[in-house]
Amino acid sequence: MPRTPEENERIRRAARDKILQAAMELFIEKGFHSASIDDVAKRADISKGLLYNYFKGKEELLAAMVDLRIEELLEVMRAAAAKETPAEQLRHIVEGALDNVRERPEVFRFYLNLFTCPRQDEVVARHGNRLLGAYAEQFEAQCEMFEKLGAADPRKRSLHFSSTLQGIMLMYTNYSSGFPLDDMKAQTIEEFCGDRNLQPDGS
Amino acid sequence: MPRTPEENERIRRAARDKILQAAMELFIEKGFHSASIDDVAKRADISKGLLYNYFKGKEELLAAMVDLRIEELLEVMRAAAAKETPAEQLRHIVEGALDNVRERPEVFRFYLNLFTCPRQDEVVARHGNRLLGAYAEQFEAQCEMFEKLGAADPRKRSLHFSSTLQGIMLMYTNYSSGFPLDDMKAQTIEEFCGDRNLQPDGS
DNA sequence: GTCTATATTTGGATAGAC
DNA sequence: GTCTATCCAAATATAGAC
Repeated sequence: MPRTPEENERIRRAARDKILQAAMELFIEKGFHSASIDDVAKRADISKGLLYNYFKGKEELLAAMVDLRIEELLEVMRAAAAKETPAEQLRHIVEGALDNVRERPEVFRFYLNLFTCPRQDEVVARHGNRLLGAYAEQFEAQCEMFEKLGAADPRKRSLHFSSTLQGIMLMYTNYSSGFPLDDMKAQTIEEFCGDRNLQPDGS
Repeated sequence: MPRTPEENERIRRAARDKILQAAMELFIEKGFHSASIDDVAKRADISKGLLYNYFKGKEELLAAMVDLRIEELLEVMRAAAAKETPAEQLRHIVEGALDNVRERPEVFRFYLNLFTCPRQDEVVARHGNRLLGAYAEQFEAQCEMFEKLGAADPRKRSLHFSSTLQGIMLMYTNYSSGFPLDDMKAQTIEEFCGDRNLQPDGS
């Protein structure tokens, strides 16, 4: 007896997920360029030919991966926005970012690598830019939080905040062993999620 | 009449430099993986075959490029060390780093990309790590500066300092248009090159 | 839907003439 | 020292059988 359309759809989804999962692992482990379609197929335990039945090619795998990441980012922002006060919202962002990098530094590393890519590496750059767009949106929301907090120049304050956060994540991924991540987190919260925003230079 | 050995040596150097120059440009423009040996030869205006007469392969080109960068780093540190007071030394580091990223953001971007590479991308990772080693040395010197400045926990302070600097450079390379680099520079100097080091949390 | 086999392309590297 | 021609390996992608 033939499978129902629903059953077929379910199988297709499962296969697609398995492939995407394998691709994500390998891209993170070996990098986008160094991981081959063959690697992905092997890890997903299917043939190379079948992979092309689900994804047009390597780029579409990357695209799907970035889509998921953007969704994750939006989710963090939604959760932050749900908090009552701007101070709590910012705190949520700090913790979301730093907890994430602690748990999966390679993931952060991968995406950082993605948008430090030369723009001429068109395939990669395209999706790095999509991700950057998501960050830009996040940034706007963040500015509003600083405004509500009463910062003198919310935009600048927000940039300072993001720089600090990015710097910490970057340093942590390189020096993970001796890096006092908790200390840094506490300092950052102390610096940006309190009433120091009211005094332009913090003195 | 035959060329003298000296003359030969001069020609060889010039050719080598031309090739290396071409390679650096292309690696920065297109990325290490995306730039081909053929591209490099074309840009240097020589044949592919000749290139192999000067460099064993693509990796050796990258190695030479990283060597130059490490030399640059050391030079900045030497210049900083030559200053009289630790405050001036740290200030020199901030200005060296931020002026450099302002002038050639693509270069910073390239090296950042280099050591955000997955370690399994062995060729690239190898040289990213060499560069990281140079940073580590720089970091030690920096710690001493904070110690002389009287910081309570020089090592932590130095990490905080580096995070901030790296974060600013990272943000600038992505948002160069609207990023207030001068403001950030001033704030960083204010924060780390003055007597605020004496008050652990700056309050 | 899935596999195997193969076509195609690209790019790193070498050989040998000049 | 320099070039052209060529080899070889890897990787993307497709064709066609089951």
